[in-house]
Amino acid sequence: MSVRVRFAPSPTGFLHVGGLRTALYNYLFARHNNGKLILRIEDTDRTRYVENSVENLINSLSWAGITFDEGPHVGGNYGPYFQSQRLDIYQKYAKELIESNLAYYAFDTPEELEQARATSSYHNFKYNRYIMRNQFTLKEYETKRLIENGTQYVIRLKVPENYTIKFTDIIRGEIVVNTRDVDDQVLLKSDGYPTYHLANVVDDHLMNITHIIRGEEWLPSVPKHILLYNAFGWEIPAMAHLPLLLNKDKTKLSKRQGDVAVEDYIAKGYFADAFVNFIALLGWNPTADREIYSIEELIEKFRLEKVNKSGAIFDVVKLDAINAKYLYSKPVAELARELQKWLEQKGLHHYPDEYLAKVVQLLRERVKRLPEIIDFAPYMFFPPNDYDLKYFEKHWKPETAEHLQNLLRIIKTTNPVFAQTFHEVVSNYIEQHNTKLKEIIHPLRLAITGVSFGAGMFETMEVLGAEEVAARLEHFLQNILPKIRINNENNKF
RNA sequence: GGCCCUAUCGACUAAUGGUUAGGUCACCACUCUUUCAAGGUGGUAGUACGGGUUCGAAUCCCGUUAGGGUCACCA
Repeated sequence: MSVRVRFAPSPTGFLHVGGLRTALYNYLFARHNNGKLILRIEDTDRTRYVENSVENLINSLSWAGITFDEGPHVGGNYGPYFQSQRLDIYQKYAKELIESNLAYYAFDTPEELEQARATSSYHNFKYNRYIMRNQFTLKEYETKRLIENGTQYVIRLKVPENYTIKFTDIIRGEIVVNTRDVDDQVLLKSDGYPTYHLANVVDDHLMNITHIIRGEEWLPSVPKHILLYNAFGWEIPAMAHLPLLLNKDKTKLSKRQGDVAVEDYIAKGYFADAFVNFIALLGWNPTADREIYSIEELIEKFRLEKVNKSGAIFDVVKLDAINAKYLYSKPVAELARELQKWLEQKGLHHYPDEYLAKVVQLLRERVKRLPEIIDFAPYMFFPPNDYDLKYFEKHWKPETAEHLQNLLRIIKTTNPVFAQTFHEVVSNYIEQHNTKLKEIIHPLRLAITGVSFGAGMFETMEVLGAEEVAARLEHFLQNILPKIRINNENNKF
């Protein structure tokens, strides 16, 4: 039988990075086995539905390169792929369960349930079918009449009272649970919608899902699902419960401690392939001798049995390191085009591709993310507004202004083009004037970039061009320097 | 609290009974140097604890501890 797996998010917001990891492992497993990957939208809670979230989900997934063989956006033979469009199916199966005496009607109101919870020991509530209002405590004609009168009801699973359930998880091995710890789960809600448990089991069966790969938080409800499969007489798919993604303090990854939406990382300028690479390594490792893997390699090497059992901390530092490696190895032309988009987002326009390519080449090894270049070296895109005063104090000497003045004149007349020619100009100058490179290069950097850090100074000058370099030097000497001097007289300098 | 899951350097992980417990990120030092990085070289650092089983245990079993998940007409 060919492999069919699914990613089944609920449309309650944005794609969580944990969700992306689940989707990714499903994707890797499907592709590795030449199987199919299905997207199914579990929108059975009308109160939590968020507008546009399906679109968002699909956007984030496709950004990551995760493609589906079936789903609401691509079609398929097992649709509809929105659970909200399959209500009649779930209702039919719920009724079937009632008829075979494996489920029952219950008429308790939310208030009654709340009260029952309040009176039972706080954390230990379990639905007691012999006390509450349902088919066990009502006469048959009473049940009938309540339904005929249109009284709201739910359908609950009749869980056997003392029965041991065993199942095997591909990642965790055999797990044993006694049904005395399993609640009579609501299968069909009073609004006619199914709960996750019913819809999930029914759809996984109807859609021929062979392997269920999902987060560990579902592990405790597997016994309910086993009971359902058995009740229907269906074959149980293979199951793999993935370890959770964690915060730094080892709690379940949450909004409070950082970004959890995939789109946050898109907005920060992480590369899709780098992000996927990083996410894939949270809970699994193909060879352990390195950290950079192409998606093809991930697909080729993926083994569900090799997935770890314990949760993995989502560490942005590692993400940054991986992203930086991708940044360093991607074609410069491609990066230049992308940088253009980031600049435009900030209202900066009209930089030739060749110019941006040079900027990228010069600065990419100094940052972790592509758009970070703009913040790291704004002077590549417009003249500096501020000048680092500490840097000035450290390197400025009484004779410095004269040196820069002279160099400005030389640059204007010789018009150097390459880093090497800029270098020669300065070298010749320091030789003639009996000074040192150090004495010149830092003031030059300050006047041209305003800051104390950056790429090689001569390379930077090459990219900016002699004309721009001269203009900045001139501006600094004429307009900025006098102000700094006035300010410093009060201080001591 | 009940039930379930988990436990290797700070982090991600490798080693599925025999290794000086390996790699990557981070960190530290040195180097390179024109600042900041990157690179190169080296280094610190781990099998939670206690019992078993075994010639031999990170690995198998039991217990303890710690962490997590879950206990809705949410998914």
